[in-house]
Parts: sequence; C-alpha cells; structure tokens
Amino acid sequence: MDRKSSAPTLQDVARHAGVSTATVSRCFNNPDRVVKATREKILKIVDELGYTPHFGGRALASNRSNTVGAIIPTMENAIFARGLQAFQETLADNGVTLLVASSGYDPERELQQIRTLISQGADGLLLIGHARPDKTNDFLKRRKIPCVLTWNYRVDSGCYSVGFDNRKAAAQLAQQVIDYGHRHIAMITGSTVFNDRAVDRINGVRDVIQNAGIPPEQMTIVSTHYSLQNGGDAFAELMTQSPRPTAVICGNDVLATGAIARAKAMGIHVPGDISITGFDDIDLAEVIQPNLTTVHVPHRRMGESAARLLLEIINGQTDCKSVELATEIVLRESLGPASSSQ
Amino acid sequence: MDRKSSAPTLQDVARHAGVSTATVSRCFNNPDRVVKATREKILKIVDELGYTPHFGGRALASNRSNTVGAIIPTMENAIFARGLQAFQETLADNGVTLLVASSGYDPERELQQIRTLISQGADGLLLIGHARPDKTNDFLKRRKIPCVLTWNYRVDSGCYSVGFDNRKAAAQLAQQVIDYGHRHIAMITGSTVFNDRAVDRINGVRDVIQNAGIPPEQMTIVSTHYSLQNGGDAFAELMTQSPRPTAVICGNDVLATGAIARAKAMGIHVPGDISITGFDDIDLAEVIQPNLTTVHVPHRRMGESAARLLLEIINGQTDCKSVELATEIVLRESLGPASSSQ
DNA sequence: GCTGGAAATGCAAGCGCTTACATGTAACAA
DNA sequence: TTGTTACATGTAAGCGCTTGCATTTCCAGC
Repeated sequence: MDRKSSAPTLQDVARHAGVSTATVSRCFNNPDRVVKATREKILKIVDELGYTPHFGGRALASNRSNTVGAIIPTMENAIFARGLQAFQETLADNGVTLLVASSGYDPERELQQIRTLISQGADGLLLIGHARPDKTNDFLKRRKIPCVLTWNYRVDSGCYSVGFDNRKAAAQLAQQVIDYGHRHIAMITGSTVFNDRAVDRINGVRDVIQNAGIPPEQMTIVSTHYSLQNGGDAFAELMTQSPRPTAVICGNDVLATGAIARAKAMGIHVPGDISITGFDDIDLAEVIQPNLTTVHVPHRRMGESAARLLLEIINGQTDCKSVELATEIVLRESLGPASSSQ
Repeated sequence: MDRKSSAPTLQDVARHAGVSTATVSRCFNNPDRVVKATREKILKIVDELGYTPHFGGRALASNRSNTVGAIIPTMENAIFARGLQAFQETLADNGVTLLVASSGYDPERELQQIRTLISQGADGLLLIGHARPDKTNDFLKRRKIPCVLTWNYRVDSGCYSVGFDNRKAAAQLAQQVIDYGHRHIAMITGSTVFNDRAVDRINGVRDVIQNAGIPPEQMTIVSTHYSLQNGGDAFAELMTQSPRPTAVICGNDVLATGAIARAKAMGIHVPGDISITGFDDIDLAEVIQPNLTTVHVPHRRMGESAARLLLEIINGQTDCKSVELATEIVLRESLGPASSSQ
C-alpha cells in the first residue's frame, strides 16, 4: 500500500513545525497544555500536510479506539436502519465512530463479527436482542466488553439494555384484536431461533388469547424469514385452513405488508374479510393500502439512548441505567371487526 | 479500559505455546510456513485463551487493515441498504471488514467521514456518486486512496466506478411517459447539490422532452429532500399549477410513493387523473397502490461488483475495469395515458 | 556418521502514537 | 540577585504485531 507510505505522520508534522512529537500529540489530545502560538503553528502544518492521525498507532498507544461496533441482523430492511442512524449520529456528536456489521440472523456469524469488531478495536458493542449462544455470552463476559442490548428491554440478563417490552406491546395489540371480536387468530412470525423479540411477541399474544378463554393451541403460527414474499406465502398458507382465521397478527410490518399485498392478489378484502396487524411502524405501514394497524416503536429514541448508555459504560460511569421505552398501538385501517362470514 | 489489559496478546499465546511470537504470527498469516504440530499446538492455546489479534498492532506493523469504508448519504432509506448489504457480504467472503458511515447528504461531513475512515485504517472506500468538492477530490487523489464511486457510471472522472447511466435510464422512462401522450410533465427531485444522480436524471428527462418538441422550461421541477412527507408536499405544490401537469416524474421511489399517497388523500386518481413514476424499484414500489412504474436498479449486483472491483484495486491489480450495469424500465400501474381533462 | 541445504523457528527492529517523567524557561517574591 | 513555582516542551519507553535476517533443526545422500 503506497498510500500508507505517502501518508504524513506525527513525526512529519513535528519536524515541519520544529517541535517534538509529544507536543503535536498533546495539541490534539490536550490542546490547553500547548501554548496558543505553538498550537496554531502545528495546526497550520497539519492542514498543509493533510495529516490524519493513524488509528492503529493511536489505538495501540492509548488503549482506546473511540470506535464502537454494532451488529444487526440485516441492513436490508428498514426496521433497524432508523435506530442505527440515530445511534450513529449520537456517537458522532461525541467523536466516536461506528462500525457496522450484519449477521444475517445467524448466531455463529454474529460471534465472528463480534470477534472482528473487538479486534478492530471497538470499545463497546451494540447488539440486537438478548438471546444468543453461551459461547457468545461467555466471550462477551470474559472480555468484559461494554455492551448494550437493544430492541428488547430486559433486566434479568445481567446486561445493559435499551428497548421496550415486546411481550407487553404484543399483548396490547392482541387485546385490540380481541376487542374487535376476533376469536380465530393466526400469527405470522419471524424465525424464533435466538430471536427473543419474536418469542416475546408470540408469548404476548398467547397471554391475551388465553385470558380471553381461547385455547392457545388453536392459534396457528407460521414461522418464516422476514420478507414481503415470505409474508405473502405464509398468508396464503393460513388461508387454506379451516376455519379460516379472521385476524392475522404479524411479527413485523414487513410480513404484514406482504400479507396484505397477497390478500389483495387473492381477492380477499382487508379488513372486511380479514384483519391484519404489523409491528414496528415503519414507513411502509402508512403507505400500504389499507394502512397498517401496528405497534409504534420509537426507533430513533432507542438509538440515541443506546448510544448515550454505551458511552457512559465505556467511560466507566457507575450509575448507568438500562432504559425502557414505551410503545404505542397505532390503530389504522387494516384492523376491523371480525367478519361474520365464519 | 480494563478490557484491553485483560485481553491476551500474541506474546501470551507464544509463551503458553513455548514458541516465539514470530511463529504465532506466521501461524496466522502464513500457515504453511509453520509445521503442523506447532500450528495445532498454537491454535489450541489461541482457543483456550480466547485470543483475538489486536487490530491496531496489526495495522501498524503490516500497513494493512483488511478494512474498507463506505460512506452513504443516509441509512434511513432502503435505497442504499440493499446494495450495501451485498457489498458487505462480498467483502466478508474475502476476509475484509466494512466500516459504514453516513453523511446526511452533506459534503463537508462526507469529507470528515472520509478522513475518519482513512485514519481508522480503511484500505479503500466506497462512495456514492461523482460530484464532490475539490477539497475532497484533492484529498482522495493526494492520498492515492483506492476508491470506487457507485450508483452512477461515469468514465471521465478519473475514478473507478460501478453503476448505471442515470441520464439514459431517466430518458428511457421519460420516453415512456411521452409515449403515453403526456405533454405537461413535472418533476419532483432530490436536492441537486453535489448529487450527480439527481442532476443526470433531470437532464435525461429534459433530453427527451426537448426531443418531443416540448419547451424544457415548461417543465416545473420541485427540489426537496428525499422523504415520503416531502414527496407529498411537493406533489401538492405541483397541483396548484395551471395547467396542471398530467405526469409527475419523481427522482426516486420514496418521493413517488409520497406523491401517490398525497394524491389519494387529495382525491386525485392515479393514473386516471395523473401519472406518477419513480426510480430505484425498492420494495415500496410493488406494494404501494397503484404499483409504481419505475426504473429497476440492480442494487445487489452493484454492491457485489463494487466490492470485487475495490478489492482488485487494493490488491494492486492492473487490469481493473469500471463496470456499467443495465437498468430496466418496469411498467406498472401508476403510469397511464394522459387524461383528456386538460 | 558426516555434510550440505532446505525447512522451521527465533531474534529484534520498527510501524505511529501516547504519556510519565525530565528538562528548560519565565515570572515573581524575597 | 537568588530561589521558588508554574508552566511549556522534550525525551524516550513502550503498546501488539509483522517480517527480514540469523540461527537452529532435520534429514537426504554420501
């Protein structure tokens, strides 16, 4: 890499400015410990040379990288994008860079990504959810890696978390569905393997159903990967059932949108013939016809809070607190009264 | 950071394995230069200790980071997500890690991000589009930073690029609009400041309009930031014009979707009263009612090609070639014949 | 059992930076 | 003037790793 060989170093700056490397270094890290005239001279040279500090050297010498990592299941869908964007912005405001990797919902790959990010010098990590293999948890614990788990609030896991109560939120939504008179309810959910959000949402729905006197085993659950296509396919599968459900509760807005699109294609009217609900309240939810009744998740606030918490942990503050955020049911068109055609 | 102090080092591994640090290092970087028995012994220790190489040290010593950076305008919308995901996957297959930052369409911030990523040790960069301030181009050139510019194919810029011809694609789409009999055409576009994609798309439309004998200055162009809300607002603004356009060509699918949603809210029928087109062919396009006529962009292939090209450049291959990808007009419901009501 | 040479391993010099400590300098009180 | 203090700057020792070169080990061929 001849780029590197042509990159100016602290040395170069020091030489040109006629000072020692220590002074240049201080000029960046403790500006007030360098007298103004010197500082200006140095900064001028820095500018002329186009000097940028070398991360590796810095990390090596200071044992600090000012970098944190985030591993999300996928970048491809909007669910995580907004929260991540806010996370990144908040970090940037504090001079911290974000490294992003995506695991494709694969725990093995997640561990590998964690290792990579840590060896890249990440001072801390943002991860999604609490469910992961022991191997991963051991690694995090053994290395004492500052870590915040998001998208699900949980206190028992011994880790900091910023998120919301997926079970409660799903229950609230399910209660609405029940209140609309639905008794035959089905679910389309993402894979539940190492996905505590999905599991909690299912359990939330189960809680309510049971409470309403509906035998929980009567609720069909189709599990699939999150995509419009899969949401549609799962919906079609459910429509072969008899008796046909009058409401389909989907694990997220993507699945729900796929389901609605398929319903239309099958000539099934939503919500006239069947009600469909989502989760997340991404843009899609407001745009699809009929609009999606869903659970609004404060993605941006979640990202910001996670960033702040992670920075506190990294800085060794002792009074760090996990944050539970509230969600909100958004009633739109896709949920209506149970059709009497059953 | 006590994490660091507790992290095992190459030294530790070497000591435990009873070999020198050089051997351990070689064991990772030139496995065949270490005899099998030794290698196995070392790997066992590595596993026991949970050793992960320290990126900083490695980067410092080897002058190579196996990391590339990408700076995208925003993570919040799906446009870049899919391409980036493919980019990342291809890199990962080659043992390279991706660092992502987003600039919020701000050239100043983009430069700052570039600096950060480079000092983080990025061996190369993926950037969006070709238009940026001289300052930025100078920096890239002076540092000889391996770089591929995407989302727009262009040969003149002296940089490698992987993308498509925005102007031609927009022209093809506009031709369709003309062919449907539209004469009063308006555009909603993203900001054109340092956004060559937006500029090219406008020019593509202009080319065709002019060719069709319509005075180009007759085409109203509303420029705004990409968001559903803004797309809707811009659409409402256009509807106050007289004569009212019969077709609105939008700079991307997000704007177009916002426009369609607003049209519905205003009681304007698409495509009966007015036609609307998009660009990108993101998921949204197939899901919105009416489906969006748009330009399909091969996002995943673009990401993969960009990754391969960037890796070649970094590895010093001499026969690297920019890649032009084809786009495709996707005719769906939102484009129809010009209404005769004018 | 030697010898020569290839293969395996060790040695040690940095890579660019930070930082504890040493040194130099100026301002001021006595 | 001298001693004291406070502050600006310099000196140099690593941080964890790679790698050119030196050294050791091993074994084929005699």
